[in-house]
Amino acid sequence: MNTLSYGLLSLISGSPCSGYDLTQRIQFFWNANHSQIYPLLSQLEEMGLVSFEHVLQKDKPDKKIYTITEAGREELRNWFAGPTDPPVVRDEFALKMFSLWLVDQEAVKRLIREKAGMLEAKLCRLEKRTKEMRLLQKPEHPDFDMSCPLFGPRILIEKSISLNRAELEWCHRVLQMLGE
Amino acid sequence: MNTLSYGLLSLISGSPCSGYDLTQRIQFFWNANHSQIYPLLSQLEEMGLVSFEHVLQKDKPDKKIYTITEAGREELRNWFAGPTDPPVVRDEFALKMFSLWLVDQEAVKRLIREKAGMLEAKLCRLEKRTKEMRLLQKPEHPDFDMSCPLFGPRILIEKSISLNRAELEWCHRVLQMLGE
DNA sequence: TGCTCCATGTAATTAGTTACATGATTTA
DNA sequence: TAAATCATGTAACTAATTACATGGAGCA
Repeated sequence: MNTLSYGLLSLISGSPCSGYDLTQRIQFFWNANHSQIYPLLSQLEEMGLVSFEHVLQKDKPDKKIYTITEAGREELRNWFAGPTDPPVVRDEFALKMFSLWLVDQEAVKRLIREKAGMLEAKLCRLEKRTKEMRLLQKPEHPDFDMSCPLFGPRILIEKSISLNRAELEWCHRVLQMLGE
Repeated sequence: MNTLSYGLLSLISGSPCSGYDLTQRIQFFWNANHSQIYPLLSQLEEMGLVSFEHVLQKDKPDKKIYTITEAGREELRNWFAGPTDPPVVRDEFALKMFSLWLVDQEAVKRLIREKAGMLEAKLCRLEKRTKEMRLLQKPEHPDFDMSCPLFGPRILIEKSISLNRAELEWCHRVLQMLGE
């Protein structure tokens, strides 16, 4: 079983969802296409780590809702305690930084401004998500209650916001160096 | 030609280097193994974007030093002006966050402390690199001179330092929530 | 009329990892 | 004496991307 399989299990553990839901939600932390996810879900089901229920919809295609089993929870606990691979990054923007000195200043500014724009857009989406989460938050669970399935997603979003802000500030610093 | 090929070209543009050097230097921004890099370098050479020189060494294996050609620089300028793919991330640590609520608090603390340790070690390496770069910096190039081949690498390291610090602060905040 | 969203699946291709292969020198 | 560093390459395998395939609803 590969890391993506554990990741899918992990997302399902928080709330039952369809393959389509997973493709949307996992992309922030693990780039994966639906063509990879659907076969893995079938495997997880064959292994008895998840079970699914056909949900018939009118006006929309039918879907399968996957739920974690007790065997799946046990598998997750083992994975959690095991070693964690360092994050894999492939960043074209970073690679472009090495040829800065070959291109004119305007092209560099365009690149950084475009990056800053992306980061701003992402920050907006993240702050929107934060607000949505506050509404979902039940009053019986305090902010620091780890046993709530929303605790993980919440601190992950906070992490993304911090990192995106730091990166945006860096963009502004660089643009200033280039006389903006 | 794929993104990694452009990345290799980009690194070579700053200073001529061997395949081995590239495997060491590119890993911070683009995960790649030597088994991927050596064949791509041969391709770049066949296409006339780089040229190489055999360097015989005593006490060490011989090596090939690759240098960018004018055609290579032209190729880089085109790549630079074109669209930039968003960074690809595959982060096992982030995936583990979704199953926090299933495991005991001690296991969570272990995971976050381990992450914090990794970040601290990386920050040390980055700050060491910053010092090394200051020594390489020639006095005729001011800090904000983009036409110096070291400008790109320098601002990239500054970016990494900012992001790693933000992530480390996040770890401390989470550990505090968990009563550290 | 064409596009996006919803929803699932498979096939073909490309990219990436792990393993195999060699070998001298230095460090723990 | 075992492991790490330097240095390059290929082969086998696994993972990931792109393309193929279907189809109704809602929007511009």
